Amino acid sequence: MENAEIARLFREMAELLEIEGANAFRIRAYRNAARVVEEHAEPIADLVARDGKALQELPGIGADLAGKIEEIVRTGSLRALKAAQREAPRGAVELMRVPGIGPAKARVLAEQLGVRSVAGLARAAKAGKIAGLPGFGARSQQKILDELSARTAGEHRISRAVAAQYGESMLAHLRELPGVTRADIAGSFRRGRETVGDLDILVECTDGQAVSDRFVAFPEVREVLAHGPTKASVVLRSGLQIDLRVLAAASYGAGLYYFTGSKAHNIAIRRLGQQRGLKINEYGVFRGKKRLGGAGEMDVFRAVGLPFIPPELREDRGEIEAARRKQLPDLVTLADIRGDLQMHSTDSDGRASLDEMAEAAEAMGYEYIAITDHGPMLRMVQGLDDAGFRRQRRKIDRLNARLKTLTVLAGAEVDVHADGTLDLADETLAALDIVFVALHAQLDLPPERQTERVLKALSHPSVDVFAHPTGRLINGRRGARFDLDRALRAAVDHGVLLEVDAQPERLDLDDTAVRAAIAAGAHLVIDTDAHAPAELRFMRWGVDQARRGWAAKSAVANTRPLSRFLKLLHAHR
DNA sequence: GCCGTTTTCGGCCCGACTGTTTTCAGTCG
Repeated sequence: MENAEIARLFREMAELLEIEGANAFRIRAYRNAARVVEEHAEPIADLVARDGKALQELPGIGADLAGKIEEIVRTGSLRALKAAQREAPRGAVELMRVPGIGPAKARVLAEQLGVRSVAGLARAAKAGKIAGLPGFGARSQQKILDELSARTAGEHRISRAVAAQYGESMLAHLRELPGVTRADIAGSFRRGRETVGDLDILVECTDGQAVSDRFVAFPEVREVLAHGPTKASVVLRSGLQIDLRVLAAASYGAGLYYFTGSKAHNIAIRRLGQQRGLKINEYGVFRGKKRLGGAGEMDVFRAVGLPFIPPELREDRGEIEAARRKQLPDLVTLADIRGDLQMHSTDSDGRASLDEMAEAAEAMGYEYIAITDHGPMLRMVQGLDDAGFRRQRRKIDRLNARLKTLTVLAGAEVDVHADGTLDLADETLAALDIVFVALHAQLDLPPERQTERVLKALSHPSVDVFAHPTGRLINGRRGARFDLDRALRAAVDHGVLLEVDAQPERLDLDDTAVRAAIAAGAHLVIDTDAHAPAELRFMRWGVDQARRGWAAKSAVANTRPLSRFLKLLHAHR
């Protein structure tokens, strides 16, 4: 039983309760539980098996929800959910997935028109049956038609790297307007999330209408969803939604804080404020009518007696308690990174030569890099064989003699066979400066076999780094399933470092796994897996992901100077 | 449904825009 499946059942329960018109806080309890379960690094099912009381230690899980989790783990389903499904008008939950349709409207559509699906909704709207319903009119019918026709198959959250391009372009567009003194991307993007559903942009300006007008006039805009004097919302041709808020200087910090979220974090902070008799909203911190602050984000933290919490940690995953105890990690930054340890050259599937990659890395100011071309197993990319790595080593030696400030390490990204053995001879591996192992094929082995495969690979004496451990591709494939806890313990025992691969579609390990790795005592490396010089710039995405996993500079091996990095790397050899 | 150095009951974060309404419910973030 996957954590994600438990979360899915709780989310559906929340939706059904909304349609039913249940207590809003009860609904929130289910959504909160879904989030807590989903973000828990180890399988909740293991927790159930180990100790009946452990579930209730999780925040927001009381006796009732703990019982429901046990039921789901034991039986694979939830009776209360089945009952709620019988009660609710059929199809209403599906209708709620359409923007602009919430529980109340979904219920009316399902009950009064018998609409059972999004397809049925489209038919009803085309037939003009919706306009006369209570709460609906001609405009809302047209809006549904527009929404459905604009729908693209397989909608998903878009990658952080792509969102950055649109967002930064919109910021530049808004900053050209006179009177705009500040503009930032807030929301999940600012929290460093690997994908974003939409972008939230904040602008400081005294003339909100002018900002809003310019915002909706952005050339890429396909549709204007809202267009008010302080708030507007558009959809770009790419399908990306961008929301705008305009704030005065005195409120900018409170607004930036508020719209950075996460929602769960904000609620927890506002509750702290409430306990102190304060009201915290996007305009500032207030005691009664009196404004105590709001120009800077620190005004909010000061009001509730906490130090600054970096945006990447604002997920209500224990950061408030850690802040109270002054135990927040000193998060790694892009500037801390001294070397990039995974990249490819034309010797395997890279698009630039070894020399070109090295020169690009030197120009970026790195102290060291590693060239980690593929071994022979990945035939489609024509990897190097044992003799090929010996030849490459001689090329790297000549290159190092020529380079002024950069040291190039000779490495390899070696495939792990299904039985856990490696794809290069032991003598070849022993002669390299740094050895990455990775899973590229047979990612769908049963978890027990996959775990054995991983444990055997990590125990090989020459292995230094476990590259993109799960092999998942965001919006692509789910990645290998294995016992992460055992793999982390093995990595610590054998001194193997865990990679955060900075390719925007990988970002593997993910944030929760990073946090689990650090808790287990493992060290990380953040690297780009670059296949061309331009991809060396991906490092920022890997650093963001590591920060979301609470990675301090000290937890990331490639923040160390070369000599200390090598000492750590080879301590186990 | 959760939670408690104010509480085991009574709270639970807060506000803008839209469209359908004649003062506000629904939706969204």
